[in-house]
Amino acid sequence: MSVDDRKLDVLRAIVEDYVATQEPVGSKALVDRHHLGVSPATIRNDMAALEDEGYIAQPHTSAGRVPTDKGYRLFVDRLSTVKPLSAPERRAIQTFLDGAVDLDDVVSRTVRLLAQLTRQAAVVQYPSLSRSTVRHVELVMLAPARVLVVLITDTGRVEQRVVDLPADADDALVGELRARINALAVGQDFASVEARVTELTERFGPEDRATVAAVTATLLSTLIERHEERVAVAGTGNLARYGQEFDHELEPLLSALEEQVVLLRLLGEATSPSPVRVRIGSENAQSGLLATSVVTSGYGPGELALASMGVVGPTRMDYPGTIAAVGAVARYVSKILKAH
Amino acid sequence: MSVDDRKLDVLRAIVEDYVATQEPVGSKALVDRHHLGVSPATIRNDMAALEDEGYIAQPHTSAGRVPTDKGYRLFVDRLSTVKPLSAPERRAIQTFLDGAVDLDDVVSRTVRLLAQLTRQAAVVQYPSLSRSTVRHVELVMLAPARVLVVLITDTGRVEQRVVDLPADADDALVGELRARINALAVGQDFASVEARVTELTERFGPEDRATVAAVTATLLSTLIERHEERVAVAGTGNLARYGQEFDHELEPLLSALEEQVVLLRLLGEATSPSPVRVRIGSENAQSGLLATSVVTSGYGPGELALASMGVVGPTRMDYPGTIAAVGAVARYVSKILKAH
DNA sequence: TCTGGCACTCGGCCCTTCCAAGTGCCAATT
DNA sequence: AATTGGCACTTGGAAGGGCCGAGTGCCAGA
Repeated sequence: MSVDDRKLDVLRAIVEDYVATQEPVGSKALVDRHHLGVSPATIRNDMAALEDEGYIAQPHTSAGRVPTDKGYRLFVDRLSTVKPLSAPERRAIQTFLDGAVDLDDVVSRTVRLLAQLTRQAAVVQYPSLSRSTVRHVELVMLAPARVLVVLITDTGRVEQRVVDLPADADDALVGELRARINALAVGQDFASVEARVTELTERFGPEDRATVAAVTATLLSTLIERHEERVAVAGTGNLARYGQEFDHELEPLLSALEEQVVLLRLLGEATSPSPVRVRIGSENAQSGLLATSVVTSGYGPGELALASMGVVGPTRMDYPGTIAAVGAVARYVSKILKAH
Repeated sequence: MSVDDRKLDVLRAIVEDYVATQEPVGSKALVDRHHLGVSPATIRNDMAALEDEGYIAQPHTSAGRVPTDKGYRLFVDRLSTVKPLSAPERRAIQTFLDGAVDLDDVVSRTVRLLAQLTRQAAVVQYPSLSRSTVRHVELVMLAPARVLVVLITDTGRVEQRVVDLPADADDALVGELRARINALAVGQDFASVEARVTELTERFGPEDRATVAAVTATLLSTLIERHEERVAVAGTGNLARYGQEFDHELEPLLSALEEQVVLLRLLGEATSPSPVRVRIGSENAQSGLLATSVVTSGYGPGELALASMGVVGPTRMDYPGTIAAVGAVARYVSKILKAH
C-alpha cells in the first residue's frame, strides 16, 4: 500500500470517527479504532501532511484533527462507499409512500420520510410547473364580474386564481373562452401555451376583448410565475437535536429554512434525476448555511427532473447514509410519479 | 391604596420586569424601577404573601422572584392594560396584507406578519372547510376512467381529488353528474350537502351507479375530512433567538410545530372572532409546550370564526403586546375576508 | 402597618491548579 | 526512505476554593 493510499485511509478514518463521535480525533484513537497497521507517530506525519494540504485542521494546538470542508469534499467524491439502505429502511420507504393519495400527499409524505430517515431537516420541492404540460383549464364564474381560473397539469397539480373582470360576463362568453383555451392549450407544455394563448384575444369581438385579456393574462401569470413554486419542509427539530454545536447559528438557519427563495436556491436547478448532489459548508455561499451541508437529488417521472428534494444538516453528517437515503427516496418517488 | 391593590401592583411590576430583563427580580430592583412609594422591606412582605398564594416563585433561595404560570394568568386576566399598536405597526399590517392576491396568499402573509410583529412563532389555520358553503363543484375527465373532482368554496378555497372510476365513463355522464351535483350542492353548507348528495346515486341508471357512487364518495370525503385542515407556520427561528433558556426543550417544540394535529389542537376550537385567548405554560398540557404560552384569536368574515390564528412563545412573553398584535391582525384579516 | 437593620444563604465569578490528550520533532531502527 | 519510540511542550477543560453581591427572612422600633 503506497503512502498516498494510506493518507487517504487516514482521512477516511478521521471523517468517519469525527462524524461518529463529534470530537476531534487524535492519532492514538485512530490506530486503536481502525487497524491501520502502523504506529501513531506515522499517522501523525500523515496528518501533518493532510493538514498542509488543507483537508483537516485542528481547532487548537494540542487537540485532535477535524475535517475541513475540503476534506469532506474529498471524502464524498472519492472515499465514501455507497451504504445500501437497511431492509427496514427500504420497507419504511415503500409503506410510507405507497399510502399517498395525491400529489400533495406524496410531497408531504416524502418530506417527513426524508427527515425521519436522515434525522435531519428535509426539503422537497413541489413538481415544477414549468416542465409540466396542461391537462385542462377550467373557468368557473363566481360572480358576474369574477371568474375562477383553474389550471390542471399532467402531474395532477391544480393551481387556481381569481380574476376580477373589467366588465360583467355571461356564461356563453365564459363557455366559449373555456373551449378555445382548452383547444389550444391541452397537451402543450407551458412555453407553447404562452406562445399560443396571446393571440387568442383577437378572435373575440371588440366588446369582449378586455374580458378575454384579463383571463388570459391571469392564466399566463400562473404559468410563468415560478416563484410560486412551493417547498415543503420537515424535521427542523432534528437540527436542534444535532446539538448546541450550532449555537447561535441555529436561528439564521431556521429562518433560512422558512424562506422559499433560499430553499429553492438551495435545491438548485433540477437537472436529471439520477445523481445525488452534495454541497458542503462554505460551498453553499449562503449566509446562514456555512456550517451546513445540503444533499439533493432531482426527481420526476421521466428522464428530466421535475423538481428537487434534499436534506440539510451539519457538515459533520453521515454522508454515505444520507446520500443513500436521498437517492433511494428520490428514485422511489419518481417511480410513483411515473405510475400515475 | 389598600394592601391588596399594592400586592397586585407588585405582581404586575414583577411580571413586567421579568419579561423585560429575563432575570429574577428582587425587592430592591422593584422599588428602584417602579415608584411604589414604599421600602424594599414592605415589598418583601408582599412578595412572601404572593409566593404563598402561588403567584411567584424563587428559583433558589437568595434569588429574586419569577412569576409562575398562575401569576401570568392573573396578570393577563386582571392586570395588563391593552397596549395599542404603534402607528408603524398598524401601517405594516395594512401594507403587508393589502397586497394579498388570494386566500392562500392572505394566510401566508398573515403568518409571516404575525411572526415578525411578535418576534415569536406564528401559526395560522386555513379557513376551515366545515363552516363554508359550496360555491361550485367541477368534474374534469382526465382519462376514460379517471375524474378530477374540484370543490370550490365561498371562501375561495379550492380542494381537488382524483377519482379512479370502476368503469369507463363518457362526457355525457360526467356532464350530467356535474349538473346534478351543482344543482343540489351550490350555496349549501357542508352538512346539507352531505345529506342531499347521498340520495343522488338512485337517480342514475343501474349501469352508472357504481361510477356515480365513486364520485360522490370522494366529494363527501373531501367535505368531511377535517384533518385536511392545513396550517401555516412561520418564525420558528425566533424561538431559537429567544435564547438558550429553552435549551433541550427546543427540539420537541420544533417537532410539535411541524405536526398538524398538535397545531390544530393548539389553536383550539375557533368560536367567535373577538376575544383573544391566552393559554399559559402548563395550561397547554402538551408535552413539548409546557414552557410556552399560546395566544390565539379566531377570525373570519362573519360573526362566527372560520379559523384561528395565533402565536407561540415562551411563557415569559410580552403579553399585552402579543395580545394586541394577534387581535389587530385577526381583525384586519377578517375585514379582508369580508370584502372578498 | 411600615421601616431599617442585621444575620444568613447561595449561585455565579474568578483564580489557580492539575491532568490528559495530543502534537511536533528527533534520533534510532529496519 | 520510511517507520518508530521517546520526549518535551502546549493547552483546553475539569476540579477545587474563595470571594462577593444580591437577595431573603425576621425582628424590633416607629
